[in-house]
Amino acid sequence: MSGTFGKGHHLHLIDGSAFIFRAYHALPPLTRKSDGLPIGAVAGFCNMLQRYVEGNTGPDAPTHVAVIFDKGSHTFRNDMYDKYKANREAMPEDLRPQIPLTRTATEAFNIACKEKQGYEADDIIATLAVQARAAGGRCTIISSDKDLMQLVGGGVEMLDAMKNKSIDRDGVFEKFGVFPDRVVDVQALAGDSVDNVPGAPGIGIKTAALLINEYGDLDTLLERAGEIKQPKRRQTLIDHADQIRLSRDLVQLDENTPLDFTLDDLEVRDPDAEQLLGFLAEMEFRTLSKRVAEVLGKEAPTIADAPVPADAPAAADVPFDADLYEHVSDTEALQAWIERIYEFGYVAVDTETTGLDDMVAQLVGVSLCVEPGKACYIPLIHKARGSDDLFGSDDLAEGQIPLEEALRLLTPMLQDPAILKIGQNMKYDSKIFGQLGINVAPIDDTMLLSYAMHAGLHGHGMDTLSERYQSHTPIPIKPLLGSGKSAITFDKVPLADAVKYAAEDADITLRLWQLFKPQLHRVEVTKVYETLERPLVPVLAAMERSGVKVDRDTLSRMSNAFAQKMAGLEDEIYQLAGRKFNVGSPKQLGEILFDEMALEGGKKGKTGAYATGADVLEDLATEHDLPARVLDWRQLSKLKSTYTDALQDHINPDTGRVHTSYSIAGASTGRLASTDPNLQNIPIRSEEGRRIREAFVAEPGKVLVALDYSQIELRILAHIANIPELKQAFQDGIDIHALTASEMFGVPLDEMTSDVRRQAKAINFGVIYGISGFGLARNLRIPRAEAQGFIDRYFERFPGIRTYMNDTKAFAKEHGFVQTLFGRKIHTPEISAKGPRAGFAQRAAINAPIQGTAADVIRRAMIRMPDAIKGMPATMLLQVHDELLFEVEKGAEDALIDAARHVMENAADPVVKLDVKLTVDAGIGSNWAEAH
DNA sequence: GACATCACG
DNA sequence: GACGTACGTGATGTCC
Repeated sequence: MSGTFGKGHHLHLIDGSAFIFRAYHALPPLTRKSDGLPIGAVAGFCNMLQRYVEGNTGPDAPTHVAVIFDKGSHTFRNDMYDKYKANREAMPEDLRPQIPLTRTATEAFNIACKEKQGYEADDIIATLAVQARAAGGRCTIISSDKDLMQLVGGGVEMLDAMKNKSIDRDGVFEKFGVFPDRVVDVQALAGDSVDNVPGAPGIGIKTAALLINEYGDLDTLLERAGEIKQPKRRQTLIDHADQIRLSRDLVQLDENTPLDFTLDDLEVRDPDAEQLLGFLAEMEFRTLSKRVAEVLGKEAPTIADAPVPADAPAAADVPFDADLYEHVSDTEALQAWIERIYEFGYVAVDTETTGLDDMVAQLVGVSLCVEPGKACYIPLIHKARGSDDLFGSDDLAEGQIPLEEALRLLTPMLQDPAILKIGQNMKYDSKIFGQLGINVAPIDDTMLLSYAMHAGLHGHGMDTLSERYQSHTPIPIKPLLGSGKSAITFDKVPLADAVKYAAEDADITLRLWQLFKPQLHRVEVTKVYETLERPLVPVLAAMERSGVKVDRDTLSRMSNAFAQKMAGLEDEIYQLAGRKFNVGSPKQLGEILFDEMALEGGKKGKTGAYATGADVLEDLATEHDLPARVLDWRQLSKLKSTYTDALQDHINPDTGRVHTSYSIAGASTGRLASTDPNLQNIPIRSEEGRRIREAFVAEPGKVLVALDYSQIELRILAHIANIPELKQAFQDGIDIHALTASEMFGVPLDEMTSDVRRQAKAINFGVIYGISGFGLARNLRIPRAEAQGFIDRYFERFPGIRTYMNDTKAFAKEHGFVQTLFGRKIHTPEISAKGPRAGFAQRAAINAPIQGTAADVIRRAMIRMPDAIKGMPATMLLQVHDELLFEVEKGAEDALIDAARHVMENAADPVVKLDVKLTVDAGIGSNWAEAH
């Protein structure tokens, strides 16, 4: 049938996004065999289209059809209400590159494929449905989206393709309690949590329908709201009238979307066999190709097992060949690369810079890779090697695109939400780009993929991963840069060498991604990666960039004071020893103490030297003055060298602040680690050390706020091991160590002595660490038998703890890993080892779920924090395992504490329901010592 | 670069 | 019965 659309015509409108999401969730994360491209959603999408086409026979078959897609995340509704769809979860990364392919698939089926920037698919569907109805034809909307139900009636109906159930006016009434013309009114009142449409608080669909049916329509209802009998309902409608009207505007579909095509353009067309089969072959869909070929009466295309051309071996076997890497030296070549990136939807990116400190390093060049073996390097500011090299030539080497020009071309791609940027340790690269005002997003990180899957098995640096998973040793950087005084920066590396080294990194990264990404699902750590690793990258990058202000004068004064005291102590020590020696040398000290002075208790370690650790010296201190002086000296030496001196060198000259770097994949348990400098071990336990925190200050007009979880690991233990007494104590806010002591020793809480409490505290911590009689004895300095007696009594009183320990060990032995409550896996490869290593592994296995769950909790809090404090004059600066430090303008500290505490205390929700509440203590001060 | 020591949670 | 032992980190200084 042809001619102008009208009576007798039947239009089908397919909700493309619904198809895609159904396909994505219905199928496992399939990848294309030849190159690992994620392809599951496209496969499902094509299957659904094929089943749809096959089902379209008989008198009711459509004469016109189109698949309608959403385009762009920002629509006119966002202008009306900035929170519209604000709580939508981000699109999964392996789905993103598949979106353009679903368009291609639709076209391959020769079905019209329509979308419009700034409009939702629903609006286009509404517009077309209304046009079809006006022309006297029929329209079937293939979707189950309730937002589309307002369109039903007068020849328009909906079809749920999965359930093969059509929905007419009566069906809509069943769902909403009103007919289609009043659906919008009901939705306006009921709201929609999925799309974040506010509606009227406390009113659901049932109540909404009741009200609308009683008053006729929404406007009448709102006008006459005062007549409603139920006081609460009446007040809600009066108070929220504006919000309800806004909600109606949000759910009302735009039936006048400007379109550059007509219904007649949507006429059903037969598929072009060659085009369709070609596409399916390209996607490597074997079964579907066969079926489609059969239906079309054609020969199925052959899809080889190694479908790449004969001159290029299968992806997994592409050898590394640094000679094949491309040196991109002009804009045409760069443009070509960017076009290729857009074809693929993803790219492996690596930056080369002048140094390891991303706060000061300058971008030197960028490497890219989209297919194994095919990578390029774009040098940007490499220096020429001239005769005046000695004096440091500033001339740029030949064969480079001007920096600004290259960035102008690269930036849109780097920021394009449709292009996935893959890196190894992307925090570094995104900070480098961030310096230049480029926000790299979205990202994937091979280091974090490995961490999510392999924590505890091995490190996650690129060299380790490449050797382990590609049997390839990356080109080492050392020979290029040299070492020591003669070391050069990467911009001085000759271009030919630079291309090989830099491009290879991108090549390796891409291959690792293609290997790891599909495994993520199989190992069941997608959630861990997507919710605990990937989103943390920008949060940490921001914290690192913020840094914390450290007052140099304070540190410097303390350094001098420490130096004086140390000199005094050294004199005393030499006197007591009878001669001069290097106090900082444990070896020399041991000889003095145990050989020359012949003190008791000298024990040699495995290297043959006497042990002179603090515990040894403390024991000796009762017999002699020298060990006590050495202990004092050591404390000062530590404070001076590690803190008051070293910290000054870490003050960034541009910002006047100290910028640590967090390793996300360092600790196997999920904890972060802080380096260069380590700001997670700033002294606090000793009074003298604690004063170092006075040098960590807020800017004038601001204060520091510290929030820390109270006893988070013991709370998690109480939950995981299911100890009713401990859970109750936490719920009641009782001192947990006193409670433990009371339970164990039968001392009533109000008669508790500090010594008994101290012992119980040591036991509580011991449990978290995988307690042993020996360890507890040493910690409490009591006989081993007595310590063992404590432990026995503890297990007797809290038998759940022993069960937890035994179950955890058994789980680790069976599976080779243990898990946190959030699903993070920590591998325990040595759990079945022989000898002392087994003991280590067992205790680590017992500790990991507890420490790791606590780490997961604060990660979740950190990830949610930027949104929670948005608009406040506050910055999150540091994380110290169970503490977050903020800098906030004076006057806003209470608001910040409220918001941040709420996020922290509820960070486990909604994934894990803890039996024990989490509580957070807060402190405010002009410096970190005061704030804590 | 290994080892001992000690700062933190 | 002996062996070894609290869990997780990073930075520093000595010594080879």
